[in-house]
Amino acid sequence: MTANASAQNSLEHSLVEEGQIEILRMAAQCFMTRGFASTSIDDVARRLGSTKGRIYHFFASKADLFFAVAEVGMEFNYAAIDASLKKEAPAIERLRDMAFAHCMSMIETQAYQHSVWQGVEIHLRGSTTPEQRERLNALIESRERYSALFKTVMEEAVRDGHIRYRDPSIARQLMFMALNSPIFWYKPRPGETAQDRRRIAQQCTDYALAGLGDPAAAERPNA
Amino acid sequence: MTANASAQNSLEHSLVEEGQIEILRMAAQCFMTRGFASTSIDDVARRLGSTKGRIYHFFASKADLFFAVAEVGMEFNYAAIDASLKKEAPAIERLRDMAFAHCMSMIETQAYQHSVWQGVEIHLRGSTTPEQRERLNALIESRERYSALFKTVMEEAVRDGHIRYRDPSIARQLMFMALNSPIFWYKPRPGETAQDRRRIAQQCTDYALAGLGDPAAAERPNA
DNA sequence: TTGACAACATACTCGGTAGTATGTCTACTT
DNA sequence: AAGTAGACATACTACCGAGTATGTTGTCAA
Repeated sequence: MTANASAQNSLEHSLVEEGQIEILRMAAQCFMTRGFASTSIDDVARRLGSTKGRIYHFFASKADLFFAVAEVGMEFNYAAIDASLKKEAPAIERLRDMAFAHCMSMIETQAYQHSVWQGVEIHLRGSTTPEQRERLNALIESRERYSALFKTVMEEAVRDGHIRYRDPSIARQLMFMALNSPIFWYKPRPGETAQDRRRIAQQCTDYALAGLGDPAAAERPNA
Repeated sequence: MTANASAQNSLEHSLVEEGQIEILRMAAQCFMTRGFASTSIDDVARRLGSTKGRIYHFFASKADLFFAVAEVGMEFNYAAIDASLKKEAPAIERLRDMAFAHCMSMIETQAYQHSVWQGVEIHLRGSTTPEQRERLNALIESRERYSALFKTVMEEAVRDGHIRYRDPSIARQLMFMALNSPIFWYKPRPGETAQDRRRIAQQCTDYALAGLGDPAAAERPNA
């Protein structure tokens, strides 16, 4: 709730208007808890304490609503890693910071990220209508550009001799899998602090980097 | 196809009869490509080249079919790690073997494992009817007993000083995430050999173990 | 004050899908 | 040869949920 308040606020200054934000937020919750296919528009409306009318007033279709959620999710991610990406520092340090920031984004905007994940899955399966196709392709593209940001930094870190791995594409899959994993198992504890979340993200990041052969990350568990 | 032929055959000697195996196999494919909620019984029937009648003759409901698929998936996993589990060897070696075997199972019975994953997800969400509830709980229990097998070996390996990590439950989540990841991104290449699959599984295993602080795994990428 | 529009709610349609009821054919028993 | 049961196919029902059409209320501009 308060965790992503700042990220949420920055959205209010963006393209999306106030009334729609609550819809997106509740839709994200529904898509996370029941999945896209099993979530009915009435479910979202119920969680909003209103009716379909409100939702269809702003969003053309269920798919439209879903993509809006997922796209906002990707915006969160780009915003999260932005500072680390631009930082003047060795690639390995930038990578660590980006990985950590990404993981924090997974935790603090979990519901949105779940929709992003589902979108990617739907794409991998290939089953969609031609209309949604374009929108979906845009989402995948966004996701791939995002992934490419990591790819660049990873390659640089490899050249610096700080990390190493066999198949680069598999290595990236594994890294993202570790960093994304909180999407699935994270559940906010009552009385949890931002520091607690940072610890979780740090452990995920260390794990992810250790797998890439970063010796510093492998040492971390001692600290 | 030929990849899991042996595992498949062992199933034929088990509880499930021949006619049902083809149904399970096609259902698993459908559940993987379209997801449980979006898969209709007619979809499965179409892939079978038959009609609903055949499916409903053996399975009481769509949920029943789904759970059958998922349960068979778990059977594959137990069978896969069995030998490594019983092996007389240091914990770290057993762990490596189990992780590798598990990962291979993810690759070679991918469709089934996708259903297992979805089952776990549905459970986390909590939305089901009381009847399916029991069946679902049984699946989760099976999955947890399976996970506990790894937990034991991991703890032993920690005592031996071969691996280390902070939060054990998070560490296990991360490990399984890495090992399970082929479920989502693996796609059999034309002309792919068993050796190719073993390489993939090995990279995942090395990544997973390196994250747990296994120095040997971290060195692997050189080989 | 009135009209016009935004922001919803209400009430409906209609297609798809789970599940059922029943028919048909074959194989095997006796 | 007849009867029976398993292994399906066919035909139907009932419901749920996406999308739509239309009504209602508040607000603001002129």
